[in-house]
Formats: sequence, C-alpha cells, structure tokens
Amino acid sequence: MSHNSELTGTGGDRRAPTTERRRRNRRASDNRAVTFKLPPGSRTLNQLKAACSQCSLHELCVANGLEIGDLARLDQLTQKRQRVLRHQSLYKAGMPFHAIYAVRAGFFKTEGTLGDGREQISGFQMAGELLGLDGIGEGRHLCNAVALEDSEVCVIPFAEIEAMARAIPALQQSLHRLMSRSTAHDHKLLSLLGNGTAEERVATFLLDLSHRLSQRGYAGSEFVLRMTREEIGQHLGLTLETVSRTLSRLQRQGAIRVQQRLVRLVDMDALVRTAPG
Amino acid sequence: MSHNSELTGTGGDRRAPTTERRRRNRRASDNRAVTFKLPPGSRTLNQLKAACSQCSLHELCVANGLEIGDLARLDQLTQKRQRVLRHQSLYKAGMPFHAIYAVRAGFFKTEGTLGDGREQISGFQMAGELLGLDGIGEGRHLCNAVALEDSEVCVIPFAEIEAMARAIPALQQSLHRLMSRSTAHDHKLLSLLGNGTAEERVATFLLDLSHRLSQRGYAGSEFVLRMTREEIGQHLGLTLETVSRTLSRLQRQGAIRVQQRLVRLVDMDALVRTAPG
DNA sequence: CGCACTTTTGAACAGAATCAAGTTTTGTGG
DNA sequence: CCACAAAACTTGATTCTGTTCAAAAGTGCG
Repeated sequence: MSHNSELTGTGGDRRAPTTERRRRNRRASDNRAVTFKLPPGSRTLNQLKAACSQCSLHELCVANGLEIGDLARLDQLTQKRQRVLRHQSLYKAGMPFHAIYAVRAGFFKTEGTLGDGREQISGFQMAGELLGLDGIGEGRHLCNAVALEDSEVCVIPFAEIEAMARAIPALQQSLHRLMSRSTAHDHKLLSLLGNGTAEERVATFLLDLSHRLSQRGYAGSEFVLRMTREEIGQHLGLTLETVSRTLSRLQRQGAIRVQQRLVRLVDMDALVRTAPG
Repeated sequence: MSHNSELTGTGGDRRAPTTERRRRNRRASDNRAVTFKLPPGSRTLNQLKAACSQCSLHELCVANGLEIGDLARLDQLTQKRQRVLRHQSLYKAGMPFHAIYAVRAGFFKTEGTLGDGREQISGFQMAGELLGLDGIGEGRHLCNAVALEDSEVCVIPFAEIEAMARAIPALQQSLHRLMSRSTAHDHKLLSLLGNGTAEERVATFLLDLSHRLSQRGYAGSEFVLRMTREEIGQHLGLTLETVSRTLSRLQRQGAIRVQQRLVRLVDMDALVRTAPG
C-alpha cells in the first residue's frame, strides 16, 4: 500500500485499502490546525456517523457506560468534528484551553518541549483516546498535539461536558475513569523510564501498542508504526540509534520481525518476558 | 511532644524545634494502615479543626474556589481523619479503592513496584495534596502510599465527593483541576527522566520541593528532606550513589548547602540555570 | 557503647549517547 | 515514469555518564 489514506486506525488490516488519498503538502513548519469545510450535502450523513451513539469506539471513549437516553444527550455535545492533516497541530502549548478531543480516526503524539532542543513525547493517542486533559488545570494547553497521519477528532467543549457530567452520573464516572487511567498509564511509563533498560522499554512499548490495537479490533500481532524511530526515542528516553539497534536485537532474538515501520510480534511470550512487571 | 504527634508540615522551620520525637519501631514490614483512637473529649475540638472551612490548606486543596455555603457542605464529607505512622501504608497496590485522601499533615510517597526488586516512586505528597487518584480507573489502588513521617489525612469517600461535585460546580472544577495538574506534573517528570542528566534531575527536584513548600508558608530556601537518598533516586531514576554524588557536586558548585537531610538553596539562580526548561 | 541504617567517596565497568558513514525509502518535480 | 533530493533507518567505533561494587564514616537509637 503506497500511502494509504482513509483515516485508518492504525492497523491497516481492518478496512480494505481504499483509493489513494491526495497528499497535502505537509512541511514540518506547516502545522496550523485546520478545520475542513465538508462538501455540501455530506453534512447530515457525517453528523449521523459522528454521533457517539453510532460510534464504534463507543465503549472505549467517554460514552462508555451510558444508557441509550443519555447517549443521545451526549451526541449533542460531540457534533463538532475537526480534521487534522499529518504533521499539523490540533493545539499547541500555550494556547487557551476550551475543549478536550476524542480521537475519531488517525494517530497523534503529544509532545512537550524543554526549552532547548530536547523534546519529550508524553504519549501517542489512537482512536477512542482523549487529548487535552492536561490543559484543564491551567486553562491553557501545556503541550503540542500533532497528528502523525491525517486524522479526525471530536471536539468536546469542556465546560459543556462538565455541565453534562453533573447531570449524568455515568458520564461523570466515565470521565473520571479516563482521567485516572491516563494517570496510571503515565505512572507505568515513569517506572519504565526510571528503571528500564533500552530493551525493556522498547518491548513494553510494542506490547502496549499491540494491546491498544487489539482493543480496537486490529491485529495486535502485526501493525504499522505510525511514528519514526526518533519519536519512539523521544517517548522512551532513548536516542533514535538505540531504538533502531534495540529493534534489530529483538529481531535477532526472534521476538519480533521488523521491516521499516511494519512490526510483527512473532514471540509474544519472549516480549512479555523481556518487559518488566 | 513526646511522640510527635504534632503532625508537622515539612519545613521544620515554621514551628520551633521541639523535643525529640520518640521513635516507634518502624520495621519495613510493619506497614499496616492504622486509625488512631482519639482520646475521649478531643473529638469535638478535632472536628472543628478538621473542617475544610477551617483548614489552612483551604485554597490548595479540593476546597479551593468554593463559596462559604458550599464549604460547609464539603465539611460534612471530610470529617473522617486517619493517622498513618511513619513507614506505614495508607493503602497498598491491589486494595479496593473507595476514597481519595487529602494530606492534612505529614509527608507521603507513592511507590509502584516492578515485580522484581525495582521500585519507582511516582511522587511525594505533602499537606494539601491528594492521594489515590490513580485508583479511580480500576476500582483498586495501583501503588502503595507510604508515610515518610507520622502523618494525617482526610478520608474523602469518592462516590460521595463525586455526588457532591454534581451539585457544586466549583467543587467539580476544583477536582478536575487537581487531577489535571497531577497529570501535568507527571508529564514534567517524564520529560525529566527522558531527557535530563543527573544534575538536571536533582536540581529540578529541589526546586520543585522548594516551590511547594513556599506555597505552604514554609521557607523555600532551607528545608529538611523527608526522604532518603535512595528514595530520591527511586523517584528520579538514579541510584542512591548518584544522588549523593550529585548533591555533593551541586554543593561544590556553590548552588546548595547539604548536611544530611538538611538542604539550603544558596544560589537559586544557579539551580534554575541547571534545571532544564 | 554497639548495632543498624544512611550517606559519602573511590575505582572499575557497562549501557547508552555521540559521532560518523552508508543504505533504503519516500517525496518532488521534470 | 524517472531522476534527484530529503528523510528515515541501520550499523560501526568511540566516548561518557551513571551503575555497580566496595569500603569507610556519620547518625540515631536502644
């Protein structure tokens, strides 16, 4: 598949390959957020598809646990969509915080900068995951959310979902659960960066991706990495060379099979044994 | 004050130095959570002192932003106190999650274990800070919360504060703000562990402590570390030897003055220059 | 006073970073 | 469709920061 376009999840093995998507120019500097105008007529259809009640990611996202009636109310909030082209930012550090975002399709990274050149990628977000939670506290975003492929998000105005959460206990709980899980995920990552060897970090990273892809119905044992070696390194606290070497080593050990961005987890048990915990 | 039950904050420079606190036996294995029976008669007084509306940490904690009437309602929730002796656990990984906790006095660490010996301390919590947020997602605690000195917490039943947050928007917002800030703090730490040298990590750690102590009315330029070098290392992803060496180096450079647990930040600017970001 | 714990410091070692070169892949424009 | 340029990836050699191993000194408490 040359460049597959369709706002694919991440696996590439769920939807059939589709017609080529036209590539927009995407220079590294060209990262304004862009909202697409939909062609006239498509609006209604899109709204239908868009509703939480119709969304296939339903039970992974904020809608989890809601009754049918409440789902309909949530639909009102999540009408607004925003497309973000590859290498463009959904939001940037310093921008005022108004909304959180649920990834509908595509793949994001959230990166913080350390003043000098160094950057840390706090996480990668795929379909059904939330973006922007760290902006609540200060009323402005603290990191850049950049699409790694052409993507689409649901825009969820935060004040409004807060209001709705007051009326719908299940929504409130869902929101809290997601925030808490994101914290738990961060703590695991902290532990990994604090204690893990390069091999443990990479193995854990692959298993985490695999797990999240499985949850979304993609094959967990073979997938395409949406990020570069450098970005993996910025996430795991390693250099791109070390990431590359470690992937090669895991391959030599027979745990995985790597070919550029394509990864196959050949010996899952070996990976699990390699990962700590 | 025989066994210091004077649950001191953390500075040690706010209250006058007192008579030696009698050490309870504090074997590593002796870490059950213990709720003290208060001496008869003291109950009423304590409840009064205990109320959020009377609490000096008021604006740092969940009560922040509440109006006087709502504060009174919150007081109903936060009646329950729990003392935790040094080296005992407030909760442990795996225990069912029912409540979050606000540190009223004392000092905690939250540590996760990696199966093998390795441990990561995700954070240190001082007066006014929340404990247990990472348990919401799974309904059970994911780490151990251990008191580093005799401490006291407010027990906040989570289902009840959720209910109250539905009724009091300011409380809801306060809760969300605290969760978000904890995430933001984690992300900064991630960045530090991913990119920072030992010197940058230790300098940043000292500045963070200093800042939080200042917020609480303690001197930010001189304080007593409540944790061992090993615990600092488990937090920053360093060995205790490296922590010790780094503190010595910072002292040689004239940035700080260290004498066992006592730290004085002599040249704050130098520290800030050393810390990244 | 003695014992356990904590801290400091030194010396040797190891894992990842850095520096460097070469290859493959991808994208662009003719 | 091809050629060229840029980006991404791999691999090797060397360097360096922090770890490990080890010993000794300081501190606190019974």
